[in-house]
Amino acid sequence: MARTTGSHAGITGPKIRQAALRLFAQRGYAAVSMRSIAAEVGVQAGALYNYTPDKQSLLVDLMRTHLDGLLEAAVPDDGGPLARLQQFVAFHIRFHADRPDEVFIAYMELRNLEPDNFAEIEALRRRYEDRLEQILRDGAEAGVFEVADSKIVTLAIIAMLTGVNTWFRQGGRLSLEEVVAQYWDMVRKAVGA
Amino acid sequence: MARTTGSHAGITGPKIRQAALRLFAQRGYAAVSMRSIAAEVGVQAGALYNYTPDKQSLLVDLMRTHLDGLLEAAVPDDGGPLARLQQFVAFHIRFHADRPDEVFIAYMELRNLEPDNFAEIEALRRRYEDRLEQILRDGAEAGVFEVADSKIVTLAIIAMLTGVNTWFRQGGRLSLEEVVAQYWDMVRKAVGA
DNA sequence: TTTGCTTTTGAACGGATGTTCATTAATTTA
DNA sequence: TAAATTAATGAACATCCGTTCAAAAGCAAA
Repeated sequence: MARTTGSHAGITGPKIRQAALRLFAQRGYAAVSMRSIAAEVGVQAGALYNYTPDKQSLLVDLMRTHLDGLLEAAVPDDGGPLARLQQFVAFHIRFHADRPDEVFIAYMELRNLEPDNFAEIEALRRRYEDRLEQILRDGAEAGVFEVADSKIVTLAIIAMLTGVNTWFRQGGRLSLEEVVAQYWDMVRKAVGA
Repeated sequence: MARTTGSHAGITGPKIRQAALRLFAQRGYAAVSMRSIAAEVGVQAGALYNYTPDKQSLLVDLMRTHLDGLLEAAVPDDGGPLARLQQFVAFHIRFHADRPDEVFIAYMELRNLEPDNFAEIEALRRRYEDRLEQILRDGAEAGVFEVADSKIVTLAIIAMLTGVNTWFRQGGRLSLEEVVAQYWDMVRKAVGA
């Protein structure tokens, strides 16, 4: 038999990306075989190649989609530096908490990218970091923040915020909004505002 | 030929752990073959099994050694909460900056551990986190720190400090001691001291 | 120099890997 | 209903995987 009843092309593509996302995040890119992705979708391994040229492209697509979404989900960049920083912190925590698998992959699987792909993905991440750094610089210039080195503070804040994903679980001791409030408190103090 | 001139048992064991450390950190546990480790050491794959029962043990040993070293490299736990916090921050950054490969493995390869090994390694990490949390609690009790939730602040600080390893390079724009000073400034402010 | 121990080789094991492709079946178009 | 298109199968490919083990070679003690 080839091709089972009720199968549709428009469905298989997304299902493959979804399965790859889950498995890459859970076991790591190198530990996931094309056959295991296919099994999750309910299809033979060969069928995957109707939707992706190879395994690496599957990984790059997932990362690019995530980072594109991150950059597009624009925070309204208005108000004073303090308001903009608060919006950034809340947005970052909420956006990342909603997409733990994507975040995990985008951070952990960089070393599995071929050089060209790595450069592309890194550039996207850099654009995101630059937004926070701009807020910090504006705030320092306006005398609202005390930040000696905006690059360091940018990386420190992002590491801190992204770290939420390593422990936060919906339905745990704290609601997401409580977490947002606590982290905003720490960030606000850390930049001396 | 079997056994090449000038080879010593006392040397091969450490060389294997060193090669595994470098390769696991660079390519990830799942992407590293026993043959590639052996090649790095200059030996055939079979010889590795004189020094480790299997690949997984090699990974667990590296993690355990790292975390044991972290817990043993005791920071003098005296002085007031503020002094102890400062010591913790400086120690964490310096210790981790000196061992980027070990740190990378200990954080990134947890999912490749079998359940028993995972529990063991997690317990060690937890003991380290508890030390910071104790400092924060003591400081809050003494009225020196403003920390609403010591668990969250602990995780936030550790994520922030460990994040240094993702970008810091010796000989870069900033010396390690400048980095320590900047992070201490942020942490001190964040806990409201 | 011979004996015995330690260390390494190199081949072999069964199985898994990413990818290709002719074949076949389901669906869509005419 | 017939023809054309799309989507999936399943076998095959060369290669790599972790691990085992008898045989060989280096070394130390007698």
